[in-house]
Amino acid sequence: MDKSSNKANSVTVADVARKAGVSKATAARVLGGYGIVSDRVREAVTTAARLLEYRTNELARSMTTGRSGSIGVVVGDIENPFFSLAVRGITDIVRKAGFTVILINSGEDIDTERAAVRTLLSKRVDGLIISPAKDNDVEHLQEATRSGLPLVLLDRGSEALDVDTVIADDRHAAENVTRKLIRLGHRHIAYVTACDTPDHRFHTVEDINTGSVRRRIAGFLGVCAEAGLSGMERWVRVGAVNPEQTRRIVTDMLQSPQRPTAIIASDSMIALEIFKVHRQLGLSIPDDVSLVSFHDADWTSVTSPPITVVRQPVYNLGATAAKLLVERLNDAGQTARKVVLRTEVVERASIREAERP
Amino acid sequence: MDKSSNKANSVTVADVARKAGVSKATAARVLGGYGIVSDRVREAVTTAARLLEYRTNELARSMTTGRSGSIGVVVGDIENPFFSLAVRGITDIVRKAGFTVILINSGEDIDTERAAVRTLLSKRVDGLIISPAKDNDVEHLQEATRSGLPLVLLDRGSEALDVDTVIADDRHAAENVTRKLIRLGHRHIAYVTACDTPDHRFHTVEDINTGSVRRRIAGFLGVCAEAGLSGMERWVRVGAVNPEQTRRIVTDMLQSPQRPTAIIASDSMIALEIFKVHRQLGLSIPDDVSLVSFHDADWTSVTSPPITVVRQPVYNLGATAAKLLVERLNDAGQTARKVVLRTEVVERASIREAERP
DNA sequence: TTGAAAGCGGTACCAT
DNA sequence: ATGGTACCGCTTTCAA
Repeated sequence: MDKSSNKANSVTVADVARKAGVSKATAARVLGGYGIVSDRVREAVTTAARLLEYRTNELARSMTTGRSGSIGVVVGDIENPFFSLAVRGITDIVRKAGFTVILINSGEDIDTERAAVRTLLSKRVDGLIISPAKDNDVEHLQEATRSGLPLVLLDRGSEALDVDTVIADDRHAAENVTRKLIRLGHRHIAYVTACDTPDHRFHTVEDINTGSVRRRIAGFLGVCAEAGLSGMERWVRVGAVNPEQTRRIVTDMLQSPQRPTAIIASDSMIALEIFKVHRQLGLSIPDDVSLVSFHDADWTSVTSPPITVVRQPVYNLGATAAKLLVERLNDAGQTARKVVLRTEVVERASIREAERP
Repeated sequence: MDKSSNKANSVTVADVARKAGVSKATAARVLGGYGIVSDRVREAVTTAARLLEYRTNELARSMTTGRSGSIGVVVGDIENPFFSLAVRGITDIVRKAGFTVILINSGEDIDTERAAVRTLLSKRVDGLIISPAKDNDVEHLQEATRSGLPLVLLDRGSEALDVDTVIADDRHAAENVTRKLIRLGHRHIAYVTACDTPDHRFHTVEDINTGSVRRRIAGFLGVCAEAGLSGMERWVRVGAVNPEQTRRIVTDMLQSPQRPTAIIASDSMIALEIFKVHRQLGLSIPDDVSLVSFHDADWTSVTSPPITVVRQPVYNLGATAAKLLVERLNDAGQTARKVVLRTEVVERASIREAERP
């Protein structure tokens, strides 16, 4: 029961003060770097601290200052290169500002996300960066902001939440690639996303609760309608939550009598599986099916053919979110800022004209 | 609306106690889930807490219990798919055990790593999982363990540190692929790693301070010597720390009069750049140069040709490290365990026989 | 410039 | 079973 050998080791300001022959308050002043202290005392305390191997107990400090020096980050899945890159952006910026990051994966599960926020609130983080799983289910986030905690939404906004938000111009990007595909003669264009619906089928854009993806699908559907293509909803496939599901969905789709001539993948992990399924089925990209993917994952340029992608400023998405948060930490009271970062279509060789029937 | 919607939503046990009409100690018992309380009181306190939106201040709790409920994780670069997958393994396990993860990137820089450990110690993390940048420079780690903090080494061991360690059988893997290459007639085999040396050139295996990589190079060199190949040290290239450097190194190497007929890439990011450089230079894999890579990144199977790789149990590496840590948290005093996880060579199509001169 | 003492929000020991 | 209260380690008045 007594494995508190680490506790025994903890040297406190009182210890340092005693050794330096000053009061606790004075020692605390130099150790904490605040208040006014004479040089002589400062040196005495400093050396005493070094000798004793004193180390500030940030927990105790946080108790009194009310600031924990850490910010909470909740993402869908750190394993997804999109998020790992965004998190890199966050940690880089945030560390420069003197904060640490508590990272939690939500697995895109709303209950896990709620629990994560609760945990983070209990840990008294100074701020929150979240990529919300569902933008219509944000009461836990509202509760967080209501208690005065700075919150920045990453990659996915929410109309219900008037907070700092950093997203990419997903709709615009989707419109771009859809237009391109239609111009090439494609009429059967599928959109595959990890977002899921209760019955695993897509009905309307309102079914999609992930902001970024909803905007993309809206763009896709919008351009289709503009071009006189109707009922394109049936080409939207949801629930590609993992490689296995993705394979199943894509395989089914490609083997059905009505198969798409072009596919838009909502992220690079999906594009990868699409690629694999094609090879397995003996289908050629782009001869049989054209492929465009969101997220310019580093490997997309080395496949055969290299994949045409929507390049999102992923690192910057994270870095910007972090910047907004740090700014707000230094100066609350500004109005919520919504930053939309530009995307860019990188044309490679995975799309071509559809064969005219 | 009411006063509780203040900036700091700090409802304390005292507040709850007052509202429930019990003492602070009693309220604390039910709120903290310890001690014995009557059902009537429990309910009173619970509802009072709900009404007041009480939320435990984990900081305060940590102060008295001495446990923070969070563990520190220091990796080279979360952007590297190897680490992001390992971190996923860590977070999954650790969360189940009720801990959160504070993540810090070292950028493989020893000073940053030191600072990270210092920060983590100040935050009073309950344990540490670290992928040390240099295994001969571990005083900061020693200091951590000396103060009784459980530490688990991830992917890279250190003889100087008698602590729980989880690594892959890198040497064995390197021996395997080297043997395979030699059997195919290769005599000029290059090994490219991100690890760097002061003069950016490789002299002896002792120059390499990253345990996993040193073991691999030792295996590589050992098998070469066994096969009668000497002076293979000149084929080891260090300092491929980022895509740009990697391109430079690989381009130089491939354009030199003595160019390798086979290359072993120390991670998937390096393999990717090697792939790109070959295409740019008009060289064919495997006709001109054979390629083997460590880390079975998901995309390595879809390139043309698909890449032969050493599959490491990356997720498991992280998950196992986390398990060891959690076990030790529950029961210190065991002796240090060294776990070596099996790797496997996945044969694909990026290597072939060397042309006999 | 320095010191004494009152918190911060819990936990835990000791009474009752 | 419940209450009173002394801490935990640091910051922060308020006096001296």
